[in-house]
Amino acid sequence: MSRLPEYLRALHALADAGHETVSSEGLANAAGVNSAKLRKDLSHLGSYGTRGVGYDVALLIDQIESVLGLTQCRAVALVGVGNLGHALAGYDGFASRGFRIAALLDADRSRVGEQINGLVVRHVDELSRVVAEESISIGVIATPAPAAQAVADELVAVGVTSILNFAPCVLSVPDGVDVRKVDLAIELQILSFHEHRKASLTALPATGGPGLAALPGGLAATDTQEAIGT
Amino acid sequence: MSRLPEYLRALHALADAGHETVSSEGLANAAGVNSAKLRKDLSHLGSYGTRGVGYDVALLIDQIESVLGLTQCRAVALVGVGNLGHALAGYDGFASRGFRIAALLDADRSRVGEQINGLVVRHVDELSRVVAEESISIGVIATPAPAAQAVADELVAVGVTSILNFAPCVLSVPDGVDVRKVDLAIELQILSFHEHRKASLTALPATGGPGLAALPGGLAATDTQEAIGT
DNA sequence: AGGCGCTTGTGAAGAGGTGCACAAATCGCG
DNA sequence: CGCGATTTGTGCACCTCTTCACAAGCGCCT
Ligand SMILES: NC(=O)c1ccc[n+]([C@@H]2O[C@H](COP(=O)([O-])OP(=O)(O)OC[C@H]3O[C@@H](n4cnc5c(N)ncnc54)[C@H](O)[C@@H]3O)[C@@H](O)[C@H]2O)c1
Ligand SMILES: NC(=O)c1ccc[n+]([C@@H]2O[C@H](COP(=O)([O-])OP(=O)(O)OC[C@H]3O[C@@H](n4cnc5c(N)ncnc54)[C@H](O)[C@@H]3O)[C@@H](O)[C@H]2O)c1
Repeated sequence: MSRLPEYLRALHALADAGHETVSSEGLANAAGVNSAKLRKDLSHLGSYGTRGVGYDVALLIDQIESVLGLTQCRAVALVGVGNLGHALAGYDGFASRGFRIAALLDADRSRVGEQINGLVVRHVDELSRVVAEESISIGVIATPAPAAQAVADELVAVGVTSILNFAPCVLSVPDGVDVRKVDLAIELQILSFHEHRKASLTALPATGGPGLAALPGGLAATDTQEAIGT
Repeated sequence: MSRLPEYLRALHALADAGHETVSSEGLANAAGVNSAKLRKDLSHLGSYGTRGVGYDVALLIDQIESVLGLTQCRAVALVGVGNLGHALAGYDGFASRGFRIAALLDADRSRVGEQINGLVVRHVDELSRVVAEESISIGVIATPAPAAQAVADELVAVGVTSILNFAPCVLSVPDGVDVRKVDLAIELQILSFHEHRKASLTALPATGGPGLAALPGGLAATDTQEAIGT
């Protein structure tokens, strides 16, 4: 489930706050989900709660980290050390979440050799060697969109089977390779859609615009993420 | 639907490539979705295709932009001009997607006054004035997690009803305010989960680990995003 | 030791998304 | 003008995910 990482983050926060155990209700609040959904999720990985008490925070953290394969740090290769790549490379919050940026790669030779956060930028030609040396298991693409597919192909060719893509384009990869995409413009556009919907609802309860604003079919807000009330 | 922005991006790419019309199959391929799903999505906003021909690219772009409320540029305020904030502020790809970063705000007075991409960083105390001056409709939070809730409260207080949150925490907001979260560590952890699953499947067809790797319930890959084959 | 309150785990119902398959519609061409 | 090729729009079945509601289990207090 894609909610496990969210639970994990909430559990770490609870552990830091000194909680030994947590009820499904408490953890659900901290993670922003329904408590029944959370219990069902946790039951899928083998039910480690105690009725009447709740879940042992430390034990549950171990459980989830084991399921997610975070028992040891995973090495990540970052391809494209530009605007966004610099921010990612300079971010120190990945280590506590189980990841280590182990390599920085770029095609621009004028960037090669630059040091960021103690890591030196290497040329993308060295990808194969770097992946082997550092046991890279995940590749992050932060290049412009036109280069993203080529970079993905190279990553796949050297054996990387998980890719996080920041370029606004769809990647074609063979079966067995997982790709996740982060497109900030899409997130903004979804918010814009909600803004637009809210504006036309408050301003025009009946169809009042030039005919296009009010949708006939309904088109309710059917996104993945949701906001919870106060 | 949250897929509309993806369609829009694919349509712009097709328009740049000179296509006048596109079939549902072609657009579905470019957007990485099923063609039936795409047709059903488009039919929800009023069916503007011609049978036997396909969809008019320019018309469909106008349609989707109208639905998303992108007919005019939306002004965005970015709060927290640190590591990540700099990358976002320096990114010029938002303008072509319908957004304009109209304000940079930070609590650190030593950052106030700094210029990025022609924009001056202002103190977060000026949030109220800036939001009114620039007709801000969306707020982006790129502060550390402990400050995110306070910033969100301030944004809501000055009338912002859509928030994009990069801090790894859940935000509580009143009803009517939309929040979307981007957590890169969560994306990496989902990839890690798939890596872990692939590894245990290839190495141990039957239960062979210390009992925790192989999940009893099944726990198939049930994420939002998916990879398509070549 | 027994009862009581609290919490988990889960069955079942409901809702919504997905994809197939096909009828309806349009264009181009003879 | 008529026909075939092509593509849209959609009814329908399937399936997953979500949520409610409640029995079973556990600890604590008396
Ligand atoms: N900067 C942001 O805030 C932001 C926001 C949303 C999306 N994005 C996307 O992220 C990607 C990167 O954005 P950016 O602002 O960092 O761009 P950028 O131009 O600053 O950096 C791109 C880097 O990739 C390198 N590169 C180009 N081709 C390469 C190749 N074939 N192999 C390896 N490296 C290569 C370039 O040398 C450059 O250093 C883009 O696709 C952009 O659309 C960025
Ligand atoms: N940098 C990354 O690549 C990256 C990756 C994933 C997540 N994040 C998250 O993004 C957020 C920002 O990361 P960063 O690396 O830019 O951190 P950063 O420390 O470099 O920048 C944070 C900025 O926010 C400002 N700030 C702090 N409190 C504020 C307040 N109350 N109001 C306004 N501004 C305030 C600080 O002055 C600073 O300039 C963090 O929550 C981080 O976890 C960053």
